Amino acid sequence: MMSNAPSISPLPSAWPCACAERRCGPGRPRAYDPDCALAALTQVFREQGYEATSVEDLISAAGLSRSSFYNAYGSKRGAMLAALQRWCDGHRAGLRALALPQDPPAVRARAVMDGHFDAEVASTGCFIGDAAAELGARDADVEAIVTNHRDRLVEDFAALAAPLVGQAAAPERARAAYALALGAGVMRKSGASAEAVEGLRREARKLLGA
Amino acid sequence: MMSNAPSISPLPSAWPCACAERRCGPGRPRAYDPDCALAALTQVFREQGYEATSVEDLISAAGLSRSSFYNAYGSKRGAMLAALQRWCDGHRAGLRALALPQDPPAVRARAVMDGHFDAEVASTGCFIGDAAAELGARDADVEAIVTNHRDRLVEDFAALAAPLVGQAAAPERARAAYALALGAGVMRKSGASAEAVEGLRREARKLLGA
DNA sequence: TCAATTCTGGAACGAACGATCCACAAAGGA
DNA sequence: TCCTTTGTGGATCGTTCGTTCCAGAATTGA
Repeated sequence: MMSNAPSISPLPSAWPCACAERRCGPGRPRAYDPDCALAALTQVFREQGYEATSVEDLISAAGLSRSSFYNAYGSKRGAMLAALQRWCDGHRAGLRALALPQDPPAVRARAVMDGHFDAEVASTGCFIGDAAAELGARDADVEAIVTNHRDRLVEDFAALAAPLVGQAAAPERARAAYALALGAGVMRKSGASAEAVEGLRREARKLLGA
Repeated sequence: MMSNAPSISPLPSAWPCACAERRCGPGRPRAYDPDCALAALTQVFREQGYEATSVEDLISAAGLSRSSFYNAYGSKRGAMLAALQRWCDGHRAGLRALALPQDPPAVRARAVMDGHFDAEVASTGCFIGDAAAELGARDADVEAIVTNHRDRLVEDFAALAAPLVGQAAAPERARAAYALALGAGVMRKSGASAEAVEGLRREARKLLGA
């Protein structure tokens, strides 16, 4: 089962971290781990949404100074875009890892759909879905990230569903499963019961033929 | 086909409006139509979301003075709650009018599902869905309105689907159709094509057996 | 005509917002 | 050592936020 948090360094680690850090050129070294900081920013945006989050919230959660924050992201909006992009990449990488080549098609489709569903109905809600609802119509860059992420995921779903529901029906079924999971995330965030969500998961699986 | 706007006084009308206005007690009469004003507030909230909308936006769109606004709604949040409640009532009333008693079950289910879907994928997005995504987890009153609206709609859908998919399967199918339409609204708002949305509509109908 | 009541227009409030700026700290290269 | 470069801490900027307040306008009942 996919964890609620993005699969890339979900927890802040001690700094300096294990990974080899570039130690070239002159200049004072950063006092923070860029990826851990972005993970912290992501969490705040997920919990509060974009507009309701202040820069103060962000820098205190990530342990950054104002200067470091603006030096790294340029603006609050820049931080949001970076967080969104990072989350999309991590989410898709996590799903790819769930599709084991040796498994039969139905098992693979089910594993991936379940993983996606878990992320959508996580306690903090679906980052992409919430961002799309709040900013999708007003920010072209957000829309581009969201659209690209969705299109690629739907393609993956369709490829998994093709051997199960037929090549012709797969794209529409894949899109429907994606929409269903998206709606489930919104419902979960606004009070739907866990049992109701599990029923939605069953229907999403059925749409993919898994 | 259901219009994009709520079915109750979607357009601002001249004031004083045709309806008989209470003319009792002393005091200066209102200079605005309360329902037209609330309709204007609703539109602004739908277009911009809650946090991104300022009180200045609201009063200029509705033609209210600050005093009248705070006198009527108490706060920005109060206006949001009033707008949400009004929209829910109007939406359900509109859907009820689409279910003609003389039509066979499949036609009625299809008409209602189509009407609901139209509202969800309207150009301004789904008011309830966006509110749930933005505020559902942070505002108990918003969550109550959203949850109540959703539960009642799902009940209606289940009643329509029962003769088509069986009494046992109807509730889960109804919930899935609701979630699918909700996701379709988010997708539409963030760049999904009209053809993709029509595919989702077909799948939503199928879930209800219509 | 004159209180009593209700609503309006607009100024003003303190707080919070996103963003900028600058002096200083910490590193490498010469 | 000293210059260059990069990052940090914190004060501060002007703006916008949601909200309050009050003098005056508009109405009813006496």
